[in-house]
Amino acid sequence: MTGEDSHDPLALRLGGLAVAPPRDLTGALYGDWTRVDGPVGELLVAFTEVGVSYIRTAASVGDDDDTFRDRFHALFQRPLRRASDVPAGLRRALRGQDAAGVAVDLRVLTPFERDVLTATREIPTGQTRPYAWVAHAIGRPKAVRAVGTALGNNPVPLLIPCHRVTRSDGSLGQYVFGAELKERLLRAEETNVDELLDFARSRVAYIGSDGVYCYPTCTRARTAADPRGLRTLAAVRAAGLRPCELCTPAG
DNA sequence: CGACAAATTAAGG
DNA sequence: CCTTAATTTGTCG
Repeated sequence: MTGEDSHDPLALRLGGLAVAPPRDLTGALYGDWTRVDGPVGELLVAFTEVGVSYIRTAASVGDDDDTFRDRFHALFQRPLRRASDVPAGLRRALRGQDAAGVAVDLRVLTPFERDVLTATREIPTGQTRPYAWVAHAIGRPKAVRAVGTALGNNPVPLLIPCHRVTRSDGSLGQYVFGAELKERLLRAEETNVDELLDFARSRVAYIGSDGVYCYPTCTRARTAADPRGLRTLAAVRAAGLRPCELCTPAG
């Protein structure tokens, strides 16, 4: 109908990418979708020949299949057909295991958004990082607010764990599906949410269980091994701990 | 191209 | 503790 019009935004974005050709024509025209149980209720999941491309909670689409399809279509410009199977490894990934093994289709995103999500994907299950950490990880330490915007756009929440990105002061921050769900997700994967919230209250810098992590606002720090002891950054160094790159930017 | 919104942050009252 | 300016990116007119 419209032919190969070069003004199609999807076509433009595809233009610069070397993507393996689809196995068949229908695969290129349709996306597949299915329902699957997640850690916090039912999810609707869409995927293409490239990978998982769109995930919403049933609650967020009013438990309505058509709403889900409409949103998908607005983003990907193709209709959805019901799939018989869930993509391999997805159930495990949603439980926080081997999520990296599941392919995702992020082609409709901008390079910046892809960078943000790729970095976010590295955050291990049970841990969190601040928005400022993600910004630093992608080489744009000042793009902190933009990181939040990009995460809010995450088409595949849970699979790419944007719920593990919190504010630098330890408070949990916002979430696509609401702050409440963010907290429930974190608790479900055994993150020490109380410790984070306590940190937010105390306004004292924190070094996480990996031993090297703290927050940019800090002038003092404490460690997981010695959670009550406050130290200056100099004392942290003297104790043989590496101050985080947020406190002391690399270079 | 200009204006505005956004899942932040840090500084100042 | 609360308010505000700074900053970066994406989107829309």
